[in-house]
Formats: sequence, C-alpha cells, structure tokens
Amino acid sequence: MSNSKLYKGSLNTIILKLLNEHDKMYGYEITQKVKALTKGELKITEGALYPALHKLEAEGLLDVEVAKVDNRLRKYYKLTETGTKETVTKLEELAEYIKTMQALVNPKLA
Amino acid sequence: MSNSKLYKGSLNTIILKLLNEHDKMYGYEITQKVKALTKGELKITEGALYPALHKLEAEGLLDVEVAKVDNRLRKYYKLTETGTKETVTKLEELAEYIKTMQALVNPKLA
DNA sequence: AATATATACATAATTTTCTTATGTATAAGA
DNA sequence: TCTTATACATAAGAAAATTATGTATATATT
Repeated sequence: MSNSKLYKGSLNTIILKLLNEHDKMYGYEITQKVKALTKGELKITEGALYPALHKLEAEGLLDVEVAKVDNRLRKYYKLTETGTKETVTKLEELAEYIKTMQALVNPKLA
Repeated sequence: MSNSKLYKGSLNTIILKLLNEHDKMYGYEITQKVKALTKGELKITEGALYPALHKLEAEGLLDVEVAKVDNRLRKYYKLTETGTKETVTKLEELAEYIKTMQALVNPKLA
C-alpha cells in the first residue's frame, strides 16, 4: 500500500547489510525481514530480489547453499570475503549519500 | 571522480528543492549549485538534468522563461503552484526513505 | 592568433534497476 | 475445498540514470 518506492540502487545495500548481520538468509526470509524492520513500509518484490541475489552471487559477493526444509527448497545466501568488504563500502556510500542529500535538502544544518 | 552515483529517483527531489529555495534557476546553474553544495561529491550530468527539467515542465511542476545573457541562451525554471506542493511531498518522501534506510542499516538506533 | 576551458543548451543510445505480471510447487489454515 | 503462506523463478515493460555526442558563444591561456 504505502509502498514508498525503493530508491533505485539501494536494494543491494539492503541485502548486503542484512546478510552481514544474520550470517545466512534465504530470499523469502529477506523480504519478510525488510517488511518487519520497516513496519511494512518497504516491500521488496520478488522480481527485484531474486535477480539481485543472482547477480551478487555471479559477482562473487555471495555464496549460495541449497537446503530442503519441509519438502520445500530454500537457497541460503551468505557473504563471501569480497562481499563483506563490499558491504562496508556500500554502507559508507549510503551514509555519504544521506549526508549529501541532507546538505542539499537542509543546507542550514550542513 | 568520487562521483558517488546518484540514487535513482532523487534527482527530481534535488531540482525541486533547489528551485524552492532559489526562486528561479537555469540548468547549468543547478549543476554548479549541486557541485558547490556537495563539495564536488555529486555531479548532475546534463544527460540526466535536461530531460528531467523537460519532464517536470511537461507535468506542470515547472514554468520556463527564456532569457539571453551575454548572447547566450538561458532557460530559467521556477516552481508552479503544483510544483511547490509536490516539493513538500517529495521532501517528506525523502525524509521517510532516509528513516527507513536507517532502520535497516542501523536497527539499534531505530 | 590559436587553443583550451567555461558556459549553456540538447538528444540518442545504452545500461541499470526497478515494477508488474506470470509461472511452478508445497504446506498450512479456514 | 479454497485461500493464504512459503519458496523459488523469469519475462516484459518502465523509469531513470550514464555515456557519448552535438551545437554554439565567451573567456582565459599559450
């Protein structure tokens, strides 16, 4: 509903940060976690999430491990060493971006 | 150089906010203002800016006024009434987005 | 005088990154 | 039985950038 549109470019940062905190997670779990943490304000769609996970894996930032739970497939993702480094970078970039936007939007506080 | 990529979707907010503060501005001026305010960290490319201005104008959020200064063309943009309202909305959305991202990225402070 | 940089606009091709729609399949709850 | 939840996936389309060009004038540098 109040699905405040994702600013494009932030999804990877979200994924990496969550994996940095929770060691390993599967896709569906990520969507639920984001929903919970943002009290339903942000909904990660599957059409965005799964391609993003595949890409991060292809780039060597994530490792994947398939498991079967309750006769259903789960793909657990975890950060590689490179992925952990990239997480730091992405978080710095986000913090920088927020600072920059605040400088633009509220120059008096800058 | 350290051209921290624009998070897609934030350019309109930047334009509207600057016009809200400066009454009327022309395109090139906006690129310079952003560069100055962000100490060179954010560079608005012309390929992004001009189409964005044209679109905001087409949507009725901006009015345009052509001027000739030093024998060179300038297109001054200013907010319409609708544009002013939309600026408020966009700024609220940005603040909301920043809060949301901070909840995800730094859940302890949320 | 010639050349480079700054000012000032613009558009086209391409890429990135979403949304929306659709599909498959199993488990649990009404 | 039917709906909702769980769990993956991909394709089509849209949005919004980047990158590459192009035009033209003014100013600064060599």
